[in-house]
Amino acid sequence: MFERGVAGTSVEDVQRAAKVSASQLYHYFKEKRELVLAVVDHQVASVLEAQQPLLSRLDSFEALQTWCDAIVALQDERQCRGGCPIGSLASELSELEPEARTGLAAGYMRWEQSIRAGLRAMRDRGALTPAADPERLALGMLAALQGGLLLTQVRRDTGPLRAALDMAMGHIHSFAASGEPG
Amino acid sequence: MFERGVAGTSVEDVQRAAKVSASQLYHYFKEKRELVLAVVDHQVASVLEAQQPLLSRLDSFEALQTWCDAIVALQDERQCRGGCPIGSLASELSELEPEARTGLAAGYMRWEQSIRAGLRAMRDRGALTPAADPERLALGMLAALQGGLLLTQVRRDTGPLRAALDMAMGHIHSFAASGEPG
DNA sequence: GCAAAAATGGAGTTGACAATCCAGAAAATG
DNA sequence: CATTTTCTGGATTGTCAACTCCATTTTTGC
Repeated sequence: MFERGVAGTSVEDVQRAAKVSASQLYHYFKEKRELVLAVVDHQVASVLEAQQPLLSRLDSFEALQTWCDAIVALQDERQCRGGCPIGSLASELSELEPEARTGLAAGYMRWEQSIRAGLRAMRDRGALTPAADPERLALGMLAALQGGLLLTQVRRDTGPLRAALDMAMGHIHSFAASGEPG
Repeated sequence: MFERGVAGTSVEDVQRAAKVSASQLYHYFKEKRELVLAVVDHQVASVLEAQQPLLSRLDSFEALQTWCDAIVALQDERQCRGGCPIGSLASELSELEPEARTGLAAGYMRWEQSIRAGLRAMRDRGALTPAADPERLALGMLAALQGGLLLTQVRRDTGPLRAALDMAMGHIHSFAASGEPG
């Protein structure tokens, strides 16, 4: 569903890939819609888990930069094919499946809060000015990431992603406390 | 197709909406794929045209801010339903229809160049530091816009869009020449 | 005006896909 | 061990959507 879209993936395709019969699938999932909701949950969990090691420690400029670099490197490996698994689902399902939309919103919320936690730690530690708003900074970073991934997917070039992430990093840097680096 | 997605819109739906018969549609478009490509071109042209008045004069901080505010106001009117018409198509079609992808990439390119032209004018005029890179700034702004629209669509709240656009504005501001305001 | 070409309406064909059904196998329960 | 419940395979059904066909109308070129 990530590769061909939700609408472009038939239940039969899923059967083949999972090597199960129709009755089995429909035993565990009432209808395709339910299967899709499970895919949403799975992708959210999967993306957050994969990023967990870096995401849970975004409490320094260095860690943030390492995280950004890892994302760019990943898209490079993939030759810029496919954007963000969550973003793709979000775009396809938001207006079509209310339940999927809320699930994806919750996923983004968790993602944002991971980033926010790191930024708050930096602010509390004094690395960031008290004026820095962790929520808005995290939202900006996440938006830059999502938009950068989309443009990068369309252009088949990591340039936009790098520009967007650098911008977000620069923005956070602009709240760096003068005395304390890192 | 903007409301229900490309896959969720049948040729019959288009027939009804356009009040034409099947043979007529298939006379002008060989297959649904061709119709979709026409929709891509149309949406790109439509979005750029709608923004033309503001977009063609993005050569001051004030103009940029007015443009951003207009975008937020528009999403507000729409109650955050539906993201960017170009972005939605991009996400759905990029991996599925190579020709659509290139068309969308070209559309983004034109969009970015409009922004870039304004920024370059600002730099040439001395409002921005010579160090400001109009291309990267424009890319960052566009990514923030796209990501902000996506998050806003999923959350049904303009907060993320505002955070993203404010971030991009702040980033451009950080290249403001010290003497010259605006 | 008239023939050729383009455009149109609408029924019809085909294929794909979501969802069902039932018969049989395995597991759980007592 | 018997019986009830859960699970599984595979064929089937019904619907819907992409696309085709052909008869008829309108437009074009001379």
